[in-house]
Amino acid sequence: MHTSAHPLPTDGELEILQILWEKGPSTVREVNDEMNRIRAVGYTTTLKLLQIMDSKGLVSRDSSQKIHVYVAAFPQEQTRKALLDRFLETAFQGAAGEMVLQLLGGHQTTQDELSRIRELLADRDPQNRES
Amino acid sequence: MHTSAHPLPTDGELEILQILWEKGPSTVREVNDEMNRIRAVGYTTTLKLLQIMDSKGLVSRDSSQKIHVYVAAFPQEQTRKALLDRFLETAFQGAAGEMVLQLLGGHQTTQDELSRIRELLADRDPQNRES
DNA sequence: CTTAAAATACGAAATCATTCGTAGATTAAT
DNA sequence: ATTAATCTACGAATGATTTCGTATTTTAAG
Repeated sequence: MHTSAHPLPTDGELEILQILWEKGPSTVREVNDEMNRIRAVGYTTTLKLLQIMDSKGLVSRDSSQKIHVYVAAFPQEQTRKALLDRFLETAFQGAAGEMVLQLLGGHQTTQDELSRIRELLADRDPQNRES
Repeated sequence: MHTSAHPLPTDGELEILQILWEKGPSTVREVNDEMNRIRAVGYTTTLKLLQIMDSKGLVSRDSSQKIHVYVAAFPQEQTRKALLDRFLETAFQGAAGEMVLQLLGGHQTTQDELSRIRELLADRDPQNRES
């Protein structure tokens, strides 16, 4: 039952989405087993959350069979971007550059990511930049 | 009353911290007035939140006078970093580089921030440093 | 001194997110 | 065909956050 427009997932919902993104379409049992590799969660807890997520439109499910199969309704990147935008506003008041500095200053990045970052920066070089 | 070790601020608490960081030591009245420039909030709501924040150790207050004066207990950068670390884990599963790409891809950064970012990147990979 | 204004303290409602127990239905096994 | 296992549905308890009303205290005004 998809009522309103999809809201952002809560932390608990996001945990489940991570699993669905990684494993693809999954049953409650599969999601719950995966959850329990990280922490103890009751089966009906996972079920309830998936049902709520379905009602919010965060996942869709195939209920044509007895055992329902759930799928993330939105791709990981889109959801991450939406979460990031909100966080950027609330915690950094929109100062994206500050956030990047904080990240690069305190965290590792892969070689591949570094190259891609440099590409983006090159595109922003003051000389070729139209403001 | 400072009981446990300081937790991360909630969203509501963060809103107040932003004001304290910007305006410096402030009374409840001042904080509440500032809040109301953004949205309608009752005076006692702001008061209560500040009291809770004091009990959590997120702010300290001078209660030697009748009118208490509140101050953020931790600097903005430190709090931002802590919030960022948590968000990085929950939303990006620790992939800092992915997050940077997402940020640079979709948001403006100031010229000064861009330069500082380039510096960090150059330090990160000496081979790529421009002479 | 009495009253009004303004501040703090605190209880508690409202909302949301998370968790689980129980009930009922369906399938599989003996 | 009973029984056991497994699934979905759903009510409800719990805890955290946010909000505000009321009571009380303190200061300032008349």
